Amino acid sequence: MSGFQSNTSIKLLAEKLGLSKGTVSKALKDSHEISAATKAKVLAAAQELNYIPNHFASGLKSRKSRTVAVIVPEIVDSFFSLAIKGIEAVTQEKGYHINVYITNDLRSKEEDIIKVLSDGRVDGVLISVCREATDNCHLKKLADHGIPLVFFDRVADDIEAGKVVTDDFEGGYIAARHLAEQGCKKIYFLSISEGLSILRKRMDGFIRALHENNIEDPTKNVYQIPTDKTKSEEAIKILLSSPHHRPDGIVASVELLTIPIYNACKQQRIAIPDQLKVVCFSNLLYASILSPSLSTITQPAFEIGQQAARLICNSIERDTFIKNERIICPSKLDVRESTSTSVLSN
Amino acid sequence: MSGFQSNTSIKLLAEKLGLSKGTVSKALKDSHEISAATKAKVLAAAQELNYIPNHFASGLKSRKSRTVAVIVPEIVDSFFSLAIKGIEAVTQEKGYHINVYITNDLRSKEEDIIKVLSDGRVDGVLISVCREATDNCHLKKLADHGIPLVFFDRVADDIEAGKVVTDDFEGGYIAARHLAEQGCKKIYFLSISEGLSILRKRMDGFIRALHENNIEDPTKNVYQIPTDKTKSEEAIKILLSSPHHRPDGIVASVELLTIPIYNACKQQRIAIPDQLKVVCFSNLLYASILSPSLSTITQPAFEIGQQAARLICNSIERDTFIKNERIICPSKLDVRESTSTSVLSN
DNA sequence: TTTATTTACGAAACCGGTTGCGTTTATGTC
DNA sequence: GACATAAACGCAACCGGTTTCGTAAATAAA
Repeated sequence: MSGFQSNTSIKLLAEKLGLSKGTVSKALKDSHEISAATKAKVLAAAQELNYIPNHFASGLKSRKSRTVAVIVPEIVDSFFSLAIKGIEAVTQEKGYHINVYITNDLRSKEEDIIKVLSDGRVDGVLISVCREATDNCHLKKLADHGIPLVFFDRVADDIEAGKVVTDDFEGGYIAARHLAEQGCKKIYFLSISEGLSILRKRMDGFIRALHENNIEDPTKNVYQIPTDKTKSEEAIKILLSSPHHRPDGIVASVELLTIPIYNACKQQRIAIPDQLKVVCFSNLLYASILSPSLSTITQPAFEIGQQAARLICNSIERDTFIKNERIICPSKLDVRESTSTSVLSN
Repeated sequence: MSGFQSNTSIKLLAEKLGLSKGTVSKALKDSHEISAATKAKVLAAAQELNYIPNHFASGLKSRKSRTVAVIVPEIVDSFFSLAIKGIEAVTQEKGYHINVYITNDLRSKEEDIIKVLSDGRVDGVLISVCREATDNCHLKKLADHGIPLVFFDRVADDIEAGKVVTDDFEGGYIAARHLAEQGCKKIYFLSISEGLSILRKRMDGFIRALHENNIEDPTKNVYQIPTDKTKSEEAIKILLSSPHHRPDGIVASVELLTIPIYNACKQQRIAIPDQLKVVCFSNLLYASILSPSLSTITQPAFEIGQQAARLICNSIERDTFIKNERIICPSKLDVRESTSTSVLSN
């Protein structure tokens, strides 16, 4: 198989047509210095022989790959898969390709991935950073190689780049206020990381809402939950079974916490929403058919992906770095059974 | 920004070291014709100047990109996102990259994508084909360009390539038999395409099980449901409200049908599992916290992705085509509330 | 008709790494 | 000391497009 190559090169076209490589190349690019007659001949031959310009050869000179890297902590997740779908929709339309990388929220993998992206393989990088907070110097190095960077959702605040996020403070605020309005008195915020800026912002919004509802020292109501499947359920059970701190409302800062919360309640025989109201930052399609259906702060994940893709493509095409452009796509509260004051039949 | 390039080339290294390009190149590849002393110097300089070999230049000669294309109909889907995660886990470990493309189940997009993959950008293609059944000649062309192909899950039977699937016949059979064992008499199979071979096989298994349970002409129990959100719900409602054909058991051939089925039942006030038992081909993480929790035929999606990735990487590295290797990863039935004879408290 | 200008194309360098071959110097053999 | 061999490196072609520059022919202007 190795010897078999049906790939027609410019050289081959030139020989068949009795022209030089340069002339054929220019004709294919519709250069003004080639006559219409020659162009027609070249086009016809290219069509017939199914000529496809070699990606490496064109990239070598142009230094463009028409490819962007997409780095995410996870892909089996409504938010991230929707965001990637949004990114892909835009890039496909613009004739770009995407390289997808999954970090599994491991900083070491993120670094490894970034490291190999400086070989010219990608023209830009879209990233949602992993949980562990650090200096982010691996990301700064991208700039040294002239590779534009756009964060989506999980941004690194200390780096100058494009950022596409949702109004996280507002989301946290609205979620907590909603619970308060539904009569909750002991509202807790479940986080999975102190380092992730979007979670801090959601938490800040949460705290603000609690302040406004005259709850003293709301920071005590913030809990860090491990992300490990069994550990997270364990941690939530402990919270739910605490004698006099037992919450009657929970704001879950990430979708991942939904299953452990539901499982913990099931096992502890805590009725949602009667004994505990739950609202979750989530894009879950299935939120509406959970039992009870889940109230969510729904992020515009697809749009975030689209905006991030547009931003990076523009940066690449204009060949200009992004100073600190920030696009904010508002989230919205979808009220469902899990936060209702009486169980709805609907 | 354009002028700024910190990228160190072999030429630069050669100049700094007073060596020729060739010598530096050979030293970096640990060639036997270079002395240990020189190799050490070159390595040190490369390290210091952060030399990264240019992707285009190396690809131009080697004709290898260490990249595979992954083409899926959808990504906001438990099966496909898990499969991609499996693929990525393997490729990342082996030092490969993946280009992800989403067809939205549109044949035209699939063709467009395949077309541009012949430029050397990818060394191989992993694909789960779209619903519309056709001649698949666009896929055959890949072979002409020497690009190996591996199908996962949704295969094209008429093409000789690697195939990684689950035991679809068995899955359909087990699902239907399970419903029969739970006392269902009018069991229906909901499909979304007649062209997709995996759905035909699931259907065949379904029919076999019904035959064994002495149901006459089981093909009448197969329904094609549109995939459009509102239309699918409409179609299911019609099925559920038919006077004397009203089903008491449903095998849903794809995850996508879960929400419309649950919604239709909710609206028609049909109780699952008391009046209707439902089992779905699905990898949904949230199956266990649906109301009622959903019995599923669970595919080993992550493993399917891994196997497919291994197959294509081997094919690339051995530089040999895949005749018709077929890997079958067995699915399993996860029994939950939606097919139980009495609602469980658990 | 002569000169200036445009048109249309060829020749060759270039992008950056790879590789076969030639050449020099050192080492080994008789 | 003459010659064969090997070790270590330089040179240049090559991969397949792109692009600059040069030039011959055709056309226009003088």
